[in-house]
Amino acid sequence: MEMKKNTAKVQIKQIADKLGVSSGTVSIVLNGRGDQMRISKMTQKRIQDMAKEMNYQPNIYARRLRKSAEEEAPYIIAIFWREEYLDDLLARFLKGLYHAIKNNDLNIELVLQPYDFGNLEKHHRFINSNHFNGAIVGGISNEDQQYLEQNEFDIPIVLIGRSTKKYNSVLIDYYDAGTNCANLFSMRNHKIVGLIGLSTKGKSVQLIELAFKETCKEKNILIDTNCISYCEERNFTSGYESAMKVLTNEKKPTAIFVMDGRNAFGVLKACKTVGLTVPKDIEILVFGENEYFSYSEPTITTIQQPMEQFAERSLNMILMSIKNKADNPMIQELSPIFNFRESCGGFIL
Amino acid sequence: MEMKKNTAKVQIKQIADKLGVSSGTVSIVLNGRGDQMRISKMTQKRIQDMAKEMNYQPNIYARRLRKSAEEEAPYIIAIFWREEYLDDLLARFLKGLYHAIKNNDLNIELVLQPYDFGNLEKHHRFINSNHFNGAIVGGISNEDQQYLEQNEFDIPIVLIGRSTKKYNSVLIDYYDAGTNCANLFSMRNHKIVGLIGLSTKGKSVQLIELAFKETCKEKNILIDTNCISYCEERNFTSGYESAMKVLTNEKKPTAIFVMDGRNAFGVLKACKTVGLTVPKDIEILVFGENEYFSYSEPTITTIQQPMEQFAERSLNMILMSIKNKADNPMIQELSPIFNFRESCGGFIL
DNA sequence: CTGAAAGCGCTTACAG
DNA sequence: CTGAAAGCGCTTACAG
Repeated sequence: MEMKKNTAKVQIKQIADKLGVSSGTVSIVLNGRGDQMRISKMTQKRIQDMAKEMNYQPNIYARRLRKSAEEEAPYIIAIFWREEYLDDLLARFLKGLYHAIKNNDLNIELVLQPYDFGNLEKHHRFINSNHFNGAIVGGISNEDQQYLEQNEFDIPIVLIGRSTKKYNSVLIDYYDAGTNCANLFSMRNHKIVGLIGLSTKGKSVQLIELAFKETCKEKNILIDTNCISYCEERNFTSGYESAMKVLTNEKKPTAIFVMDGRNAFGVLKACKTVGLTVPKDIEILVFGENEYFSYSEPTITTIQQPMEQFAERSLNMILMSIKNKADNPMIQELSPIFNFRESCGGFIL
Repeated sequence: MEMKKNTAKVQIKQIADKLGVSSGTVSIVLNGRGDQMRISKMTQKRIQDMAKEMNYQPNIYARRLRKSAEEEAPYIIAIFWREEYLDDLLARFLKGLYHAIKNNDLNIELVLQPYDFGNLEKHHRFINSNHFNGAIVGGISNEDQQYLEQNEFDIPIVLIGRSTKKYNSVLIDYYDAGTNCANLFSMRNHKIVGLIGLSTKGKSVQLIELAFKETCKEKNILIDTNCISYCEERNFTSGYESAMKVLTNEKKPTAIFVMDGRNAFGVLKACKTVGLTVPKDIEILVFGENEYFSYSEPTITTIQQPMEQFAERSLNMILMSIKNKADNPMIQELSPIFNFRESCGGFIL
């Protein structure tokens, strides 16, 4: 049997050939216009059966192309999103996108493309104008970033939470955020503090961490090496275990900076376990937001990225970039939001 | 100026015509193969400039179609998802889909289509084989369901959490779930119970509520009308307010069934406000799951839908349905999961 | 250095 | 009742 160049998929033409009818007839029948076009019942049946037998699947692209004279083609935007962040972070982002699309009555199709941290390049063949009009990329690792830097893409790309020379980005000033966290601890007179970090982290988390440490040093706040612990995973258990290490250190911290919201409740639990009351004995500050932080006991002080705004701005940026083919990458720096709650008081003025 | 039939969008042909070159040349230059094909720098520049000026956007469908001989077209699956459920419920569902796609090495493109509760029909022109190979629909209202029942669609549709005669569905037995919740309260010897419901609810929530009420009656458990309150919104505040109404009733309930997880912490807070300790004075059972329910104080007993399984099964169903064009709708009934935690003990055997 | 033609898979007037 | 042809927008051999 000879291999024809077309793929394994069955086309209308093949059905038509097998049945000795024209492809127009097949198309009409398969679209339910057989009666209307007065195709004989007999022919209709044969076509239906053959289509089923050959497992015919219409090519959506061909159909959409056919329609593109009547129906304006939407912009197709891919959202490449790190698998671990398929949580309320993504949900808030999607909500932001949906509202922006709806409020501005945009003709956009959102294609969701989760990827594994550090493996963005596995999607290489999709990140181009043969597949999408633009791409939003969230949660990249340093390797992913390197991959992006070292390649050329012919569609606008907006990075969420990463700054690069080459691409558009929407972010907060992570270094500044880290500095502010340390400043907060300084103004609240903490002398020994702890840090619960993440073992797999992107550039932005690294920046916060760096800034936090440097500023602590400047302000004469001690972060003992044993007061630093990195979570393997973004969950309660990992947060708990990391915090236990920090809390059982000789030099007891009076405040802890938790770098991922998903670890926060574990840290709180650890405090309780070793008999420390938050915030009386120890203050907790968390990077990352969750609706439950407003209702826990104690409620949790956070510094958060404005995801809904991120969504709106990144969509805007993609569209502007598509339209102008602007060459210089745009950068939108938004302000992080401090939510002062019970677990850590605010700045002392 | 005459209106041509093609849309406002600019095509390669128009650029070519304006410049007096062929569309092939334009295509080559725009795809960065100008040097390779030894198109004069001059021509390249003119083409680039004109494309920018005319704001040219390639038609993705045409490109994908062009490639479809080399590259197998993916199945395009739309996920119609109720806007209010763009939260961790969707996140868990997407995670499930991603893992199923990855583990089975499927060639599928996921298009996310949020919709407003009760307004699914606004997307009517997209729910067909001109746009997608199949659709997953989550969170429909009764009106949405009616809309679906009363129309014909030529692509397989899987409903999440709804059973109908006409469509595939993946769900749990909601009536049974409601019955079990009431049974649990009965076995734990509650005589007066409360219900915190939802004001905008789909069929499944209605079924749970109905079953819960009926079974309570059967088991001689009183649900005073004043012990029933419906939340306008799925959040803390709404849960708190509804619970306050129920808790200040004359006939004090000793257990409350909360029908949406997003209201749960508000209910807990209300208990605290009126001086009731959970579970000593009052037990709380929640429909809906969240990771924080395992860590709150008290931890919260829930009955949950297995979203990850929902995702996997629905994807499977769509694919089977696409392939077999199976006529009879398939129904996958999965078991809900009871998570017994502190807020309400388990069945007494 | 560039143009004309074929073809991706489909649907829809049009002709008979 | 059905077929042949045109065309959706694009890219790529092929020819010159």
